[in-house]
Amino acid sequence: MSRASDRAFEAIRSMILSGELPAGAQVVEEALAEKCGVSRTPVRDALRRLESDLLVVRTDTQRSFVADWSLDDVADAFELRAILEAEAARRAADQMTDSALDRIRDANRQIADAIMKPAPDVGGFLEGNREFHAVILEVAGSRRLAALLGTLIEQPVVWRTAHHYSREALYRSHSEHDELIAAFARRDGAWAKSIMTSHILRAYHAYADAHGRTAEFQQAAE
Amino acid sequence: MSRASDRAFEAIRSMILSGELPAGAQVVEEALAEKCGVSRTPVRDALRRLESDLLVVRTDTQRSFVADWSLDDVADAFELRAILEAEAARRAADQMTDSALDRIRDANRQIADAIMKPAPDVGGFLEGNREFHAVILEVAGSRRLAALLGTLIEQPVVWRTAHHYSREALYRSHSEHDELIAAFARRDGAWAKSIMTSHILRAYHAYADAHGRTAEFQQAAE
DNA sequence: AGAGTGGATAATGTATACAAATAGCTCTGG
DNA sequence: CCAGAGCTATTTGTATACATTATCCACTCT
Repeated sequence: MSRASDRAFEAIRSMILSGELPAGAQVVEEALAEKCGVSRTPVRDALRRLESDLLVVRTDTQRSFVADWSLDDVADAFELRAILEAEAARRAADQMTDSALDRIRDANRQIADAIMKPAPDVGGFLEGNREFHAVILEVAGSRRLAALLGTLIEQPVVWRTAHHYSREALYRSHSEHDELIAAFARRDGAWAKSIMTSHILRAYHAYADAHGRTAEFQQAAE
Repeated sequence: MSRASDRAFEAIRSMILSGELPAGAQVVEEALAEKCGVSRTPVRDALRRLESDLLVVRTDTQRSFVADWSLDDVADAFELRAILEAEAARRAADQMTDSALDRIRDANRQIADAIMKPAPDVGGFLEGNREFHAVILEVAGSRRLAALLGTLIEQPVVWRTAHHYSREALYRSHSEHDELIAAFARRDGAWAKSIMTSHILRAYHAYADAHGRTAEFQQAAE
């Protein structure tokens, strides 16, 4: 898909992520088309993709709504992500190459740099983090696993999580990456898998601590 | 998506499954549209879905081809399926209800009936098997897990496998289902998970035994 | 007054025409 | 005979108009 379709996808996605399209709101093809400056055709395309990412849900009668992410949903996504990323880490450890290991180290160095700035550079952290996990997935070498994980990561939640991390939490994440690197260097799949599981689940609890009470509070307020 | 789009999806899918569209063949929207008796619009829709199921792959320049399933690919799909179905079984065991348990038992009874006929009723077996796993997934209660598994099951390979099962292999599958039922009846998630893992991996090896040599042979012949 | 029906309204599904991009071929120059 | 440039034909992307389907509201009939 080229220009218009991709633009629509990104635009709608960011509207959802930013909250401009709130959870539960109906998404209407024509309205989005106008807002994105394209016709309905690419918008339909984009909606299908967003739907397969579960950012948008459709009723049995084909109307689309912004998915609402309850805390349970988020927990579910993190749990599944933990399972699949752990599998990716296990496979990656078994097939790790020296050059890939270097790239992983570089990514974690970038993360360290981002953290150590006077004001932590969250954008740099996220980019390094993305690269770190991407290389692992690449070394794992399964299109299918990559496709499955694609629908679980970069969700609204994940996107927002890091912005609420304290410097300490960012640093803990970096340390866990270092442990992963050690496991990869030794080609120890079981170790890598275990660390990755912990890494993702810890990230979930960091999210839950920051957002869980908020979510409960919001529910109670309704 | 309604009639035309679904029809196109099913039609193209079955062309791929049946081999009418061989692995590696280019799929052209207009040709399919004509063959399905619909316009390109619903065909495009269908291709997107098939692509997300990895039955169709696209080049960087947006042309689509029938994915080719090497034995490694198949092994990969089965492995991932084993991981996710095992997770589903674990969750289902923890939340099992008596009525769902009855439905699972019914499904396995249907399987038994299909096997015991003079000539094994493969269609009945497949239907019972589908229902068996569907109820488990339903009880597991995760849209997301269901979505992930949706792209892994009912692949060409899975579809064809049962047709090569001996009566003995069919019976073994049925027995494993009985063990799963026992684990569900005791709400033992760890047990259910373990059985399910074995169940799927055994199915893979049954497939590999039947098709692996063939695939090797075909490669050698080329 | 309440339930059900009918029609108006709004949203999605489909077809078709046209635009853009790509691949494959031919023809030329070395 | 090979390499490369340019053209043609094929294929996909986008826009738009129309068809179909669902929702909502008002109105009627009991």
